[in-house]
Amino acid sequence: MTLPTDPALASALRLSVMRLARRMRAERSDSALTLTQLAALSSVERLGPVTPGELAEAERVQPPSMTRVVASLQDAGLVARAPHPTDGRQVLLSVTPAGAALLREDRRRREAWLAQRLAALPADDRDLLRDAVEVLDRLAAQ
Amino acid sequence: MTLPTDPALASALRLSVMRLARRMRAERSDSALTLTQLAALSSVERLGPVTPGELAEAERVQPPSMTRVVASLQDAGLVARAPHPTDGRQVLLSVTPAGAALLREDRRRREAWLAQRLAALPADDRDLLRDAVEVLDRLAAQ
DNA sequence: CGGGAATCGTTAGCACGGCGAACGAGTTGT
DNA sequence: ACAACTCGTTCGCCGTGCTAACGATTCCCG
Repeated sequence: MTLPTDPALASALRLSVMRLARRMRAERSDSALTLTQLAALSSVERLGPVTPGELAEAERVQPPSMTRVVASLQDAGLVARAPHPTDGRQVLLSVTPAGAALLREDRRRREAWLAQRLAALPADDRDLLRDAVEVLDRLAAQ
Repeated sequence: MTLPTDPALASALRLSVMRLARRMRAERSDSALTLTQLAALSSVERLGPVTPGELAEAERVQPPSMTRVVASLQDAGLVARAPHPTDGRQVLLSVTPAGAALLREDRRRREAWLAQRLAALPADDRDLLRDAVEVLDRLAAQ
């Protein structure tokens, strides 16, 4: 076992995740959207008509942070706002046809940096990462 | 297998890593340094006397980005600069006693957010992450 | 039914940390 | 000796987190 204790694991994992996140953020050049915008757009599609607050919670950011991201997506014509039918304070967000098309195109164009990198790994490592994704999500949850 | 194809894995891993990185960045409150500063300080210690350029390369960041981080560490008295013995353009960075003490303290104080989180996981998941760290590093490398 | 409390989203302002362009000091090569 | 290169820095930009505060709306209770 190369990393015997939990503190060492915490340290190593923290550095690895930060480094990979930074690296991925730098590889966004093939898309018009940043990773943050893309994640938000994807969540809007997945959650159906959704309020900004719910979206912020889903992405685990504070509402003001999400306000700005949503505004950029709306400016780009990728999401639309509608008034809530019964509660005048709330707003409902949904994906426009252009937004849906961009998501399809983004999913289709998957010879992206990370996918290429993954393809270069041994199959065993990919299997390992498939399982690790679940654990990482559990770490980030709550 | 819940994630059969590589594109799906790339997508899931990307989201997970970004989310966890964001989450960890928000949990830095127990330390005086940000994660970026701490990573840079750790690299200065590990690499011995090191030039800013080498340090930027090690952290996979452009030199201007590292200049600012190093300046903050120097302002905090954690790293020191010395002229290069033969090349007047270069600068050599090293950790001060205060910097080394901070690194020791930081490694000792490991009941941090991530370590607590990890301790709450089943042992199997920790073993999985130990292996995954190596793969993540390979993804971020080069 | 009316008014204070709570909720929702936004605005404003701050900090951090990436980036590229440009520049000065120093080195190297012709 | 002088042009070309290298190294680090400065400058300004952008994206993306945060908190505090605020207006609009809704809810609840007296």
